[in-house]
Amino acid sequence: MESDGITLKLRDVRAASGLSLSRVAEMTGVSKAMLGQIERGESSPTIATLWKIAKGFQLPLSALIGTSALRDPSDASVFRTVTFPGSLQVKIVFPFDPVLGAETFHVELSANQSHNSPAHAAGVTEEVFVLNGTLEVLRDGEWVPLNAGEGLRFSADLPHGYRAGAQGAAFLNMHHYAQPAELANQESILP
Amino acid sequence: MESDGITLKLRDVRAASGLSLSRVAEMTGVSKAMLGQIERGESSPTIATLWKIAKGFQLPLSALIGTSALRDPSDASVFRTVTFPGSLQVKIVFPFDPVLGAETFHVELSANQSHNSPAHAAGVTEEVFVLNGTLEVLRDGEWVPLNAGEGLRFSADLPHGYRAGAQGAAFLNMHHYAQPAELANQESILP
DNA sequence: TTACCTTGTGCGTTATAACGTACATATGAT
DNA sequence: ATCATATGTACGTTATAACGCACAAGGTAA
Repeated sequence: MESDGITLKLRDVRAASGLSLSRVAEMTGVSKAMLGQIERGESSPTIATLWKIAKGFQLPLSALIGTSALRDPSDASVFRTVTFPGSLQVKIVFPFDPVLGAETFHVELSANQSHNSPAHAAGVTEEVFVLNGTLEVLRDGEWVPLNAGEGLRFSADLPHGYRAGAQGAAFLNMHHYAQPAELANQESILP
Repeated sequence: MESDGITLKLRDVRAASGLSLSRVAEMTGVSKAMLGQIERGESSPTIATLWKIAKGFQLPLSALIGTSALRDPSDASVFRTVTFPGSLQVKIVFPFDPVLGAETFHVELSANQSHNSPAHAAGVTEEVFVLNGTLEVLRDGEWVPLNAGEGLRFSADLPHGYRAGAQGAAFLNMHHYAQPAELANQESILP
């Protein structure tokens, strides 16, 4: 009933598409009676039916939910520079651990500098966390902009790349390798 | 009943906060029985109750909905960090991923603030990377000092703790879990 | 040990989401 | 005008979300 703060955009979406309730009922598998009640706020749908609706429209769930707020600035931190000659400045933060299947690097790019990486082995996942500056990550063929304090996780089995903004960028780069199950229960190599 | 494939991250969020079902029930107004059923997928919540939960955690709704991110085309899985309150300031940088068995938090401690953590489950490894300030980490009964740009990796199945220096501290905190095989193959939610 | 508290889960009841069908109005065609 | 088809809403039933309470397992203290 009273869904207090939630604004559902179903009515807008449907109006934009110009489809009738009956038609939407067909393509979503949700009864038109329910669709009507949801539209006029008489019923609060479960996420399951909300998902059916989104799927029917081939929209992400967020397109139906009144997206409340995007999130905040995270202040950048000052990192003590570790100078390193080469095209990139790379420092190993956490060495590769076979039990975890993970390693972490600290990478610095100067202003407008870019770096491309070929596809890694399947099952490799990368995470990027921007420490300061602005960074763009090439993922799935498109450049995703990131600010300090923001992170991006993506599958690394496609070609990908990084390029810094006008004031350069520093970021952490985590690599996760798929863990063969038989490796999972060795004991840790940690101190 | 069948909540088909929707993955809700309530369990992860609650685990990250370290709160009990009863406690979450208090701060959200949702009965702990229902919270439990939602966590183990026995019930598909309405968006109204999902909203109550998100509001209780002071999180955006998207933080609870299974970021269908697994190859949803339009969804660039850029994780804006989401904060939730408590004794310390914690933001989710990379949400828990059952395939990786890893999650990353951004933690801030005010000046001289400390935080102790009980032993986690065996097989959990933590990594700490100091963004700014000075931090001491209690590991194996001794306090290890860390400066900005330094990292520490340790096994979390012993009691451990953090305390900031005079000017406070901010750090990334990665958790690596040993991978239970049954978590790895949840079905896709996509058509 | 005996209490005592807290954890999470199971059970029975109530509230309501979701369904199918029927209804009322609207538009268009004959 | 009547008929026909489509719109969205109202009704009655079923499935299930959500509740409060009670229970069993684990931990702590006296």
